Amino acid sequence: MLLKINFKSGLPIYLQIVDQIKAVAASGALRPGESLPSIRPLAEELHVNRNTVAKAYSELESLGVIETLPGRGCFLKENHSALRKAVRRKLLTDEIDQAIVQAHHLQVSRDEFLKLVHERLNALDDKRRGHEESKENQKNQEVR
Amino acid sequence: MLLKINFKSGLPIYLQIVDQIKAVAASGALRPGESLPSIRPLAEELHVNRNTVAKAYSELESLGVIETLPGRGCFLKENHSALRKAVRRKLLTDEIDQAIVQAHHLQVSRDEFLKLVHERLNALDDKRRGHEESKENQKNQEVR
Amino acid sequence: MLLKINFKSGLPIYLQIVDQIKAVAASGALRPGESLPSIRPLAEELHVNRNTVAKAYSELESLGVIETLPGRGCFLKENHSALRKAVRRKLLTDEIDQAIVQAHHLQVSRDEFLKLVHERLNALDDKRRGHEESKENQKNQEVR
Amino acid sequence: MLLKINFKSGLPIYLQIVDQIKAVAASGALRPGESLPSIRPLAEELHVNRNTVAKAYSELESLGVIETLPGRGCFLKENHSALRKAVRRKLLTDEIDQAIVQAHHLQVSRDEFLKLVHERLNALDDKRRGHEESKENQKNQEVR
DNA sequence: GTGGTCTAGACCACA
DNA sequence: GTGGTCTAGACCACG
Repeated sequence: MLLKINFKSGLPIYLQIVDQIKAVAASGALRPGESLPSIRPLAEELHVNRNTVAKAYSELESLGVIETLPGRGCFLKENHSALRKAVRRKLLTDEIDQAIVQAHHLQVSRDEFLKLVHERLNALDDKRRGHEESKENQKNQEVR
Repeated sequence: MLLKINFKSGLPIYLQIVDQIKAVAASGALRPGESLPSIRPLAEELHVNRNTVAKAYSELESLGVIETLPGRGCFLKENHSALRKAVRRKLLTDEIDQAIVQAHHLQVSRDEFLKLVHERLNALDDKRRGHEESKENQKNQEVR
Repeated sequence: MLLKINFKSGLPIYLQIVDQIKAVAASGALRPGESLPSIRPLAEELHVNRNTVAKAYSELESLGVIETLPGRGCFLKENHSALRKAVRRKLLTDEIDQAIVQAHHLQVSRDEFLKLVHERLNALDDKRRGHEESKENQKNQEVR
Repeated sequence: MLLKINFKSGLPIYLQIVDQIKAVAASGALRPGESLPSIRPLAEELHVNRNTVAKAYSELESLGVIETLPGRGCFLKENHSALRKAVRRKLLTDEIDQAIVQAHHLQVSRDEFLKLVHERLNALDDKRRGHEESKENQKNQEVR
């Protein structure tokens, strides 16, 4: 798994890890039941303290995204996102508003903005399909 | 100027203010020499402590983006080239991607997502018009 | 309030603080509604990091012993110890067992042990009464 | 030897073992040259990992309290003066005070507390007798 | 000034 | 090797 930390963004490192792992899970690049990188090696790879990764994982666990078995490792859960519908909608609305405000600040028109949204939806969809295919290929190779 | 604070994003509030004002300045929506909202009303509008807004402005001043004239207010400084279109587009794309990933994670379908985007565009448009009207009213009151 | 930390005991510092404040509260030396020492000065007095004291206070809050009002301070709660009876009994049993095992290890006989228990009950009772009297005196002095 | 671990006390388990074995040695209940329980059964009895008991023994060895003869077991070393009576009494008093303070905090009355003390004395006596009997049985089996 | 959070290093328990 | 905890320093939001 390839994560990228921006040390200057001001967004806490542990939240950057949380967001990116949520994204990886959402995109299908990591399947339910699969194991996440262990805390210590990941911390080393990201040039970050062990505890920072641990905090990200603990946050993900309390969000119901992963499951952690002490002494064994951390694993992606099956039924994540058991949040109530209203709460989920609020979370998403906040993200959308932020993008719209950014567009407004940058003087991007409503039409340009919508065009860009469709473009990104397609781009990210393609990426997700790519992941699924590569997993299929792995499976097929193992079968042979 | 329409600013939006996300209290749960983890990004320090004063940095959210800094970023958004930088974006407004970068886009050319605010011209050099024009005045920024003063601290007390802005703090009230954003439901944030005055110290926090003051910290954002002081940060912007030390970055050379604005200039504070004690007793008179804060003004956008001269030397600010608007960002190139590609860079602005990248900033916006990042925000959009984040919203899309959140939607995936929350298992919101593409159609629901687009519906929500339109909804928010309208909602925020209304809000902005509300602001402008109230400003108009203020002006009219001052005129009397 | 006078607290004493043993840096070599192996018992986490924050728990030593928790235990001693519980003892102070239990003994009547601190009354419900009264304020505890602020985190920063207490940390300095004990030669301990601010966070260590903060962790102790946060533990005490989650135990329902104190109440913390951000920006104002920490205060002893009225109805602390709302633990279920079975849980309380278990906690106490553990403490008693520890004392009995210590007596056994030190080859103190059952009768000697019981004599010592009565002695300490009386000693600590006297101490508590002392606190209450000194508070009464304070009140009376204020009244005059 | 009867050891009791308190898993919630915050004191590291290996230190609880160290302290209690030091107490047994200090009281003279275990004589120089006598053997300590071996690691594996003790770990099982205490519901603790073998590594943890091993760490306690290794700590005791480096303190010079015991001696490990690989393949043969662990033995109490010679040079150990029993503690003076006053010191032993102080150690015990501390434990008793802690239990009394806990009782105060949990709003357990003096009579309830004393009742509980007697109850635990009997309970732990029974347990110890149980241990001794099972040892007797083992001996008898060995004799056969 | 108040309490709260993020990052980091060292140590603990366990497989 | 795994994850978890305690202590500490620096920064944040708020009154």
